[in-house]
Amino acid sequence: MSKTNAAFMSGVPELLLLSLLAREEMYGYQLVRAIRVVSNEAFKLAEGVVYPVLHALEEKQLIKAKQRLHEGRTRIYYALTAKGKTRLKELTTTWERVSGGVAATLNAAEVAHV
Amino acid sequence: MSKTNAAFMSGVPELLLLSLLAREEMYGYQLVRAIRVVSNEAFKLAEGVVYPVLHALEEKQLIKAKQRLHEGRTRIYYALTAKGKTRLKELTTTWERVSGGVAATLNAAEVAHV
DNA sequence: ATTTATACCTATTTGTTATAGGTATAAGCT
DNA sequence: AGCTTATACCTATAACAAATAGGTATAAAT
Repeated sequence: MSKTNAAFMSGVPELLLLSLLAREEMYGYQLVRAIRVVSNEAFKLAEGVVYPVLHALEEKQLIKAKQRLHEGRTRIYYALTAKGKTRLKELTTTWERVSGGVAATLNAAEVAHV
Repeated sequence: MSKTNAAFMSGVPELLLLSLLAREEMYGYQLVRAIRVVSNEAFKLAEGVVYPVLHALEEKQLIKAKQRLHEGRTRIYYALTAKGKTRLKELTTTWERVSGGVAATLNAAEVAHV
């Protein structure tokens, strides 16, 4: 019931970041664009969302940062740790349980309506 | 990252309640059990979750309460309003966008990994 | 010289879920 | 008669994460 109607988003930024970083290491600004593209524009997470989550993930040692220079500009690349992989599996399982449960409930409601 | 690891739940209680009440009017205690059953045990929302959401939905006039007596016991039945139906459609659409976006991202990550 | 794109960042607001209590009646058990 | 379980409702507080709205600085493009 936020103004911008951002329901169903809890845990999603974390899941998206971990799953993208499971592919290859990436930096924050790149992740912001990748999320938009890979999700088919379903998600447009602003930098103000992505960076704090990255910092939290790093603090929990789910990802690890490596600073690199690219054309005179600093980029901070993040890579998944072993701990991060475990967490990604957990989150994926939870996601499947939740989305399965919602689907089951919505279908039940639909069936009852026909 | 709550202790109980309840990710992906934002907006879910509201969606579940509205979609169950779209079937037929129900009372709080009944909804608590129905959510457990219909979701195939995916969700076990406690009464302390369900009742406050019902009150919030009522205040927003998405559902309407009718008190009834059943074997000497008071039950408060809730029914979806027209406004509630609209909200349910909105929420369902949002849910589909989010779950579709997550699926797309998870698949992309998986494909890249093979 | 100015704007746009890149690349990073934080503080604050918001509000919802979950927990942990609590009350009261009816029914079932010993 | 006394105790426990099931039914049926409730609230206060904690906890936390997402979104907004800012902000800085360099490189490239106009």
